[in-house]
Amino acid sequence: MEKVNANNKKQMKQKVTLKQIAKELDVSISTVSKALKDSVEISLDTRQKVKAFAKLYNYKPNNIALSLKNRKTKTIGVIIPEIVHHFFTTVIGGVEKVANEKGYNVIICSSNNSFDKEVINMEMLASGSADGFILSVAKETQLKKDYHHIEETMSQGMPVVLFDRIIDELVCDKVIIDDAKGAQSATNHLLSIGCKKIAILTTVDYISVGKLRTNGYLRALRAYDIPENEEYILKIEDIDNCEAEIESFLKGKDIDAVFAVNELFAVTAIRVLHEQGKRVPDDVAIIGFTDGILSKHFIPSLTTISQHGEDMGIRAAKLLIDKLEGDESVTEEYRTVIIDTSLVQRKSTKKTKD
Amino acid sequence: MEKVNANNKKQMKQKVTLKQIAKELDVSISTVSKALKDSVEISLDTRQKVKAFAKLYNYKPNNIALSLKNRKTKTIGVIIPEIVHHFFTTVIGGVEKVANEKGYNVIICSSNNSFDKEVINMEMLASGSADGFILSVAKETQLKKDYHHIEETMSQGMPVVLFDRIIDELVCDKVIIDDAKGAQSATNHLLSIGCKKIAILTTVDYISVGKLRTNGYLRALRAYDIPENEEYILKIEDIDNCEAEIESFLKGKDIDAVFAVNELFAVTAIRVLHEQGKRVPDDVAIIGFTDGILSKHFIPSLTTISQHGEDMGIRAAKLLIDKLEGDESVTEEYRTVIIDTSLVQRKSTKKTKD
DNA sequence: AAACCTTACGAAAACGTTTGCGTGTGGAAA
DNA sequence: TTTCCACACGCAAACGTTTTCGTAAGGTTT
Repeated sequence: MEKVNANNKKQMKQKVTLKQIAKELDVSISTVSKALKDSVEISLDTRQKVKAFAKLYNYKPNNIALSLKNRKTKTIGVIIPEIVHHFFTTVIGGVEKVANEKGYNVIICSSNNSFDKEVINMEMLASGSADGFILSVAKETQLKKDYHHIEETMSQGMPVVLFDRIIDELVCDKVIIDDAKGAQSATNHLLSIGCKKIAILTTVDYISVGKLRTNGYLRALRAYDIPENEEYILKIEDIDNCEAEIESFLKGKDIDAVFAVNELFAVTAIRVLHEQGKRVPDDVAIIGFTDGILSKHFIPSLTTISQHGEDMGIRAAKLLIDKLEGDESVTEEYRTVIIDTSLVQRKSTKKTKD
Repeated sequence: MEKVNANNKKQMKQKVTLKQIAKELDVSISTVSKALKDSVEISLDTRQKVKAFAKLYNYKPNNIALSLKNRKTKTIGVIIPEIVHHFFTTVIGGVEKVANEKGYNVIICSSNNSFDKEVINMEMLASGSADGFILSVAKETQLKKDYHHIEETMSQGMPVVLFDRIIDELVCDKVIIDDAKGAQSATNHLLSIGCKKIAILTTVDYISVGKLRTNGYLRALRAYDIPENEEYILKIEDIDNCEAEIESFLKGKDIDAVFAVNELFAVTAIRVLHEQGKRVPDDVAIIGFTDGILSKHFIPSLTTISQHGEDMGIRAAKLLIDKLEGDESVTEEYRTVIIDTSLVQRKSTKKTKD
């Protein structure tokens, strides 16, 4: 459905440049530039005239020209696997916060989990649009193990900060959570409230965070002398269609708790359990990972491991800006910041009172 | 927690420019430029040499220089009120899709619902970083009714496309849904399954979409000859703390349905109703607005009005790019695209069989 | 009157491109 | 031998800044 409006000829007030001001005031471009910067080289009289004129015509220096001249853009490129994703957007929120404070602009691109798009975005931003990168790599990139675009960018002197889905082999700043430790404490929580038969819903192994969380789960079990049981482990292949996998996995299985490595698996498990006539948390306790919208608002609300996405973004941005503005000493060392996770207790793991 | 890695001196392979290639090959800059473009002016021999060299050194033209020269950036600026928001990110997804197809870059900024930040972001992007804007205005801007930054941008010849939270007074392209109509069909659906005492959970009036949806609700009631009842209308002030408001509103109220103007209100209503001992959908039917994560995964899953965010983004991007690349005729007319909403039936309004 | 110093400004280069036009070289035609 | 024309390339301007350096005008010292 469309409506079309006729248009009254708008009078364009094209952007005014130094050159135009100079011509108008019959002085040179350099005089205008200096006057606007309050240089003592220029007489007070001229300064005032120029500034008044500039204000009147709403002069704003052209960023592109400045970028070209200064050889820096004051822009941070952020590339994430998915834009429609609560965790990543909270990270972006953190990045923006710091960036804006420090006078940086933020360009966000989504790789859509595609290796090719990640490369394209990176090259595009690297060729003049951004001074440095904050990046969480695409699934495909993790699978393919091809990091030439990232290495190339770094070798051109542009700092890169990896977060969440990082790449161990790459020598650069990183911001992560201790996924294994978070998973371990999630599992510990289930053990501590008396659960013994704990299933895990995780991802296939090439997703680094999935694998790490699985490891944490196993570690917790070992510490409790509970033998690893393949039957309690489901590695979900197709996230978009996880319900079917979870359903057949859970069918008739004798468990008293589920640890899900993300929100979606957690709530899907609850739904499936409901349909199978089990109650959460009374029959089966559920714990998730990532403290997003679903966890907060679901019924029952989800006990979960918070990754503190905003903090991650803040730390990542700080690391990057330090690199961008720092001297040699800062430029030459690489940090890995590990953000502490925390257990957020809600109703999906209500303590059983027996 | 931090780890510091010592760093083996990286050998920087600084970005190579036309000038460097020219010097290396002992030809002029223009020859290099033309050779790379396969100009017939240049001998085949030279062309091949230049291209080989450029490839070897991974030459990529500098975007900034190109932008300066061409006076366009091939970049779309998107400004949204919140980045951590499912609907807005789906819109961005749509924008990116079209933009990438057409060779445009996308810069996303969040105004955080602040008027000042909206102005700053806009001015920053307008001074050279973007060719045009896709914008959903901040709450504060709607309250303040100060649109000078948008008008100014437009008068400088940069096209602006408004979406979702638009401003009627502004003459520019717009992409919206018919909020009132969507709300009306939501209400109609409730009426059609036999509900008679329908409450609405909406926002305060200065939020344009909230007001429009309230109007739609009222229109639907009128069509059924149901008198407007103030007692059934709750205008929520503090979204972050809506639970308390909803709780006291719903307490002891005799209703058989709730229409919530967003997901959060809807699921909060369900939670409150649960606590008050009522069942959804058996005692009270619920319908929401915006088809997001919560609606899809909640138990019961939510019947809702889908706004088709991705489509909105696609249309907005197309409108903008048409303006950017179009000739006069296209530049001089403004369209308002109305995206059709649709009713997504799920379990929160299961048909009562009586 | 010559030498000097301020003051106030302009010229030009630089950032990395693209492109219209000018030009030197060589060979072919006259 | 002269004239002409392709051919292959370089020059320079332009985009909008910033900044270094040069310099004219005018006044102040000797």
